[in-house]
Amino acid sequence: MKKLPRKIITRVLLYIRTLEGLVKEKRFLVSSKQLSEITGLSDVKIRKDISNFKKVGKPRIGYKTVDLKKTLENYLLQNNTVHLVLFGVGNLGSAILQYPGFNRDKIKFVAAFDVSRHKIGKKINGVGIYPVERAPVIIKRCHADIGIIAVPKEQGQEVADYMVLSGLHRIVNFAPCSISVPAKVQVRNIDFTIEFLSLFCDSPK
Amino acid sequence: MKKLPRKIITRVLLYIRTLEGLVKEKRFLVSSKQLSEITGLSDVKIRKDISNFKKVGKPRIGYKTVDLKKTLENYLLQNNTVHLVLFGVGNLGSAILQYPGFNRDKIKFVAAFDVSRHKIGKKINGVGIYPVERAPVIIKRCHADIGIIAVPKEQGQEVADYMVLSGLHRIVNFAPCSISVPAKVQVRNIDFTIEFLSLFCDSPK
DNA sequence: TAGATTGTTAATCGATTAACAATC
DNA sequence: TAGATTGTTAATCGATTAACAATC
Repeated sequence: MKKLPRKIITRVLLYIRTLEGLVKEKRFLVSSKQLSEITGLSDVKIRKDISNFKKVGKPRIGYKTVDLKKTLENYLLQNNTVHLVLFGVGNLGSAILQYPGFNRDKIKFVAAFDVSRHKIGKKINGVGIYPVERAPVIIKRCHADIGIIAVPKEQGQEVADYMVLSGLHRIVNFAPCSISVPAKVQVRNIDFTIEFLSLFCDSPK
Repeated sequence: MKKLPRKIITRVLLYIRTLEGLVKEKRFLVSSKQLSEITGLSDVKIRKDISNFKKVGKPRIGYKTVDLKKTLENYLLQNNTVHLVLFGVGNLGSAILQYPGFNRDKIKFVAAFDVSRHKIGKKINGVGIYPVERAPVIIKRCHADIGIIAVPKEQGQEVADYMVLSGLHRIVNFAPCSISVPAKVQVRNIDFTIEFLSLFCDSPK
């Protein structure tokens, strides 16, 4: 099956999250129309996205929530567990370690790194905090997939370089700075300020 | 001037953030090529985005950092200050209140709301924490522009309803749940789990 | 002047939506 | 059967990129 663009992947993950909720409510069936009402996306788009996978819906009936969830998860996540490491255990870093996302069994923080003597050796939400120097070894040993930057922006580039050196090639950057990395490394930037301002500018009074 | 799509607005905010850094370093000039190297976006795209505003570059020379920053800010933010309110002062909420973004003078948290007796009355980063019941009055009095949801997902919809009722029509939702709001209300959802997983799925091993 | 860089128009590419046949 | 809903093809829309003239 062909590789899907990130945009579609992101929506499919939203469907999975939604289905998880519906399954928990013991809903057995759902139509693309109903998914559309919940998610705010158009029903055609939802059907189109889903049709990238095997035929799983029944005309007139809709989709079985459990089956659809399983189909989407199988394709996207297979049997993988995603291993995360965090750099920077400040306010935001701590919050990320405690974020109550869905699919908890598919995602696992394997370590957090910081420079502060007071934090090293402690645990947050079961995740150990280690000195930054131990990152390369721990990242390799635990097969970490994604590194998260939650350090002050002044250290953003330095930490990014260190992450790449340690073997990571996927980075989520919460520091409000641009980081430059080799082409093979994928970066997703999340700047809260830009999120707030763009929402404001997009719909002015 | 025509209204710009959100995608372009978001990039322009990134240019502003970048220019802020360059100005701080006392860089007077910058070319679209150089901005491209910093931001990772193509230089043509950058020039096209900038050309939505008045002509401000000089062929062969590039852009004056100070002038370009001012031009972009004037168009996007004018003289506005964006007033934010936060719902939910847990780990993530606290971190958001302390997020060190750019353009500090253009963004201001006017209040935070929580239900916990222990938190109400305190301040975080200078922002007072109030009981949720006071939200409608405070939101009106302070002309809050954007409401941020940082409560547990079980309360997401309830809080969203209350925000709309209180007069907010722009919401940034950090809770991992879908919220349904009237059409006039703009919502931006940020689900960390989806961000992590989409990066993983987009570039599998 | 020559050459680098901006700004813009035209071409391409990808994503969304419209239309509709298939089907339960 | 009739009607609702899926899955798909074709049409539209918007965003990116290519090409290039303008200009300092």
